Amino acid sequence: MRKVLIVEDDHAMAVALRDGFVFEGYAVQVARDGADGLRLASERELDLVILDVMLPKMNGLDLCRQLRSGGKNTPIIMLTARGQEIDKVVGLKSGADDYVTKPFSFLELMARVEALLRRATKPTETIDQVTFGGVEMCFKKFEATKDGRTLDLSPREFKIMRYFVEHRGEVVSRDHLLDAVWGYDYVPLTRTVDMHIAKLRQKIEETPADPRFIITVHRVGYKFTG
Amino acid sequence: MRKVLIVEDDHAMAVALRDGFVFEGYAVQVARDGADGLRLASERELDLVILDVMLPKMNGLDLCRQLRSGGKNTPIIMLTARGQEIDKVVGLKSGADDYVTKPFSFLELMARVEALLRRATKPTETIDQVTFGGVEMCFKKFEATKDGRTLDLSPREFKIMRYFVEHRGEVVSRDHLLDAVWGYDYVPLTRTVDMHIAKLRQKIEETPADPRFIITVHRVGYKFTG
DNA sequence: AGAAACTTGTCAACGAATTGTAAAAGGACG
DNA sequence: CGTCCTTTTACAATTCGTTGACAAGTTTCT
Repeated sequence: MRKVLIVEDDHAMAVALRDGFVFEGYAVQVARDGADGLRLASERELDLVILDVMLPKMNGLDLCRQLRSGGKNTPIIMLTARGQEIDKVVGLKSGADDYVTKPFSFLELMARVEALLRRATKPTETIDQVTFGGVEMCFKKFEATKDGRTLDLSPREFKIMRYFVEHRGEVVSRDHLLDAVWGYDYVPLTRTVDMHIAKLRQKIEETPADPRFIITVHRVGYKFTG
Repeated sequence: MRKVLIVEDDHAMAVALRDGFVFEGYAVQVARDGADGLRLASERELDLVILDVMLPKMNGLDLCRQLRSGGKNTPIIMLTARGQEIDKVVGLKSGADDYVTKPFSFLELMARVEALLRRATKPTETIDQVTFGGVEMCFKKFEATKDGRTLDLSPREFKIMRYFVEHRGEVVSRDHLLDAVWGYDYVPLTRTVDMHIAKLRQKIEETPADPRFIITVHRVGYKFTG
């Protein structure tokens, strides 16, 4: 049975969510403020956290960050109010995996939840090609294009991208990347990773300084959002 | 109904795998040591073998090799423990088709299985002749011409070209080529491959120094673009 | 709020690993 | 024994990865 933690101070909303998830067969726990939420999320092994952005004691973004920098990888969906000037990128930068804008239907939320859990549980698949933005990549042929023009990626860049693509949405630490892309034997500095990320952004992002696909999660790592 | 043989001495693991495969609709048979595994795998027509590397009486790698040299082509997935210093190349060189590192989720294994069976069912097409640029080649007759004039290709060069043609567009590593063209037993240096590539380019390319058909992919291998 | 401490972005340059190529050494086979 | 094919060796040429330094951006502390 899947365990979900709901962090929400608005009582009516909390109850509605709880009932919904219980009905769907989840084991539910509710926290009323950010501090409580962080404590519970750190202590238990959860399958999912639903997180309101506006919370007493600690807001959702900070909670997210703290959890991530504590090494927790639990899938997180953030709830934001419309007009609450939190854009997607800010949410993602804090380490959340997806977000839903109030008001929303429970079905809508559930759809996101299912999608997220499917992604998170799915075994590592090998992916041979992807498309995102105007970029197309084929890892078998080591070919890539952006808006039709050829992209010149180095082998290491291909490997990094492949890892990202195969872990879409997850926050990947530099150490993880080093293990996966470079291997366990020889390891350069973690700064080398940053370097490659910068180069990749130059090549695949529209505005490398404000990236849309390769997001930095401060103190934790990077995350690819295809 | 697909027939799978599981060769695994750890009882708990064997049972888990058996149940999983039965649930997925496979006909399952279990062997507890390498010798038994080899006997069963040689006797029957199987669709798949799941093979632990560490086994009593005969380890997985040797079993693999024996089976292959006995002419059996059954798809094999090897199970290795992390840190068991078996790298991919060694595993694959012994004749396994894929390998999964413990611990793994059953879903993960299943994904590999599906992928492998998909691949194995659709055999690499054998191509007997090609035309590209002004070059014509017939692999059956071991004959080739360029712009009408006879091209003098050695047997090894024919084999390499054939492999390229049958994997048109894909990047093939030197190790891949060595396995495919030279075979698993005797293997020369990877530099030997470069040598042959250079010679091939001299013969088939218009400007060997700036090749159009056999492209170098730095740090990865070569790729043929017909 | 402001400053200090830390993390990340970016640039250019060095150096090590990879590849191209020619030529010598090794082997099979008549 | 000589020829043809393959493998090895050696060296030049190139590419790519890594690094260190500094700028810019975050977080934390006062």
